[in-house]
Amino acid sequence: MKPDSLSYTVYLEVRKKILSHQIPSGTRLIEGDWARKMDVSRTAVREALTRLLGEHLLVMGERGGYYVKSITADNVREIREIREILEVGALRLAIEKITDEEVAVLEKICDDFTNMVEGGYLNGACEADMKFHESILLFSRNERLMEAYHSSNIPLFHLKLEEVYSHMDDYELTDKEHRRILEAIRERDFKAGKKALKAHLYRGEMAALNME
Amino acid sequence: MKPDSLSYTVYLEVRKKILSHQIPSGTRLIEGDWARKMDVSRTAVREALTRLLGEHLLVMGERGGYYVKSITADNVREIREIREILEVGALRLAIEKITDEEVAVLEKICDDFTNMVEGGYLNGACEADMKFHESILLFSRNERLMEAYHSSNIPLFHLKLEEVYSHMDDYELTDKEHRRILEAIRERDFKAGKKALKAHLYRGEMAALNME
DNA sequence: GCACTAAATTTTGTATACAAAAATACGAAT
DNA sequence: ATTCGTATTTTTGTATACAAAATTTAGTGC
Repeated sequence: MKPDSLSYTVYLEVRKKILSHQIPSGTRLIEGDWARKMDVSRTAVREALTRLLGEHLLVMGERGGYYVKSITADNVREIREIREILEVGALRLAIEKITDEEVAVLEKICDDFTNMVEGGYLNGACEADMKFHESILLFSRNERLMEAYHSSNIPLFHLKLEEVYSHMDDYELTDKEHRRILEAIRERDFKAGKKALKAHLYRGEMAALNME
Repeated sequence: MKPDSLSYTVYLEVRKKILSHQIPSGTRLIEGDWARKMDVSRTAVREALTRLLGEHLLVMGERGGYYVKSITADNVREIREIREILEVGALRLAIEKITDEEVAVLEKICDDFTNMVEGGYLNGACEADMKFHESILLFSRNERLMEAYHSSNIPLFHLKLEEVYSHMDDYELTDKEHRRILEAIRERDFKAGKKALKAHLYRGEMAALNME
């Protein structure tokens, strides 16, 4: 599946739509429909869907058919658990390995978040939020850890939080918490960072659960 | 990809061969060759390979082509890092949630390991070794955590350890270490379990590195 | 109205065809 | 012998065809 292939185009498109909840979870994806919609052969669509199956974004129905994996209330717990495990793990590694330039990158992301919230760019702020967490993974310098993070549908869960940011309070809290984590990283203080990160994730789960 | 489909058959076959190192890492998989070998159409093979791509067992070459993901020396570090993160995380959850029956299952696996080593069934012992670790993941009751474990190619790395078990000492050490972890679980003592598990994994990495 | 069956339709699984791209083999020129 | 270019073969990406399976629709008797 080369980056310039039709299958890859379809793969990216469907993936994006799933991750951004433009396709509701539980939806059945009809190969033919997507082939028509994207004007490619069913073969190309099938290949894209099969890959997404491998990435656990889709599941097979009992009697065949691709369905968007649905998120149950139980999954919120699962995702918080694994998210904490992976992010705290990444934090430990990142604190060992991070350079001053990279700390500056994190700070920049925090600033971007602040500015976008002030400017009313809430989707942008949400992106900066995700980026903050993904950057910590990146700075842990462990390819597999990043893969695990992505293939755990964490980004999916994260985007759902858009809906959570109902009050301006939430944005301000997020901002404060990110900066607390950042400071711990700057000081190479794993214990403080772990504490701040866990509190941050815990609040996120609570916010997500309250709105179900 | 229904369980009775040809694609699924091919998927299972290729997957098994990769995980058991019957196909060396870095090998290019030619669609047509597998189609002939398994007597199915190239379409079915392609579908199987695409799924394995999604599962990160295969990667694409620069100019197309499916290759078995190779394990570099650097990966050994990466895998040990993520393995520790995931297994320690799973251990914490498992200790919270495990039932007495499940503790008994773990004990049975330890006994099986002992018996197979004594009987000279070294491959079987290796399987029991894997099973011990996977069971802890299972008892953590987090589907995504298990998925992350599997999609990090940890089982692949693990099987490579077959080669490591050169001396009978290694088996005895493994046995002792497993039982130490088991005891900690039985006592619901996370700190002791974590310590034993980390030591166990660390020794595993050392053994793996020595033989490169 | 409801349960059940049969027919019609949709959807999937698989094979095949073929052009484009990549890899390989071969030979000439230096 | 090495490098280059060209011809040949292999391999891939995509479309299409078609039978099998699943789903929907329609009709029937109750």
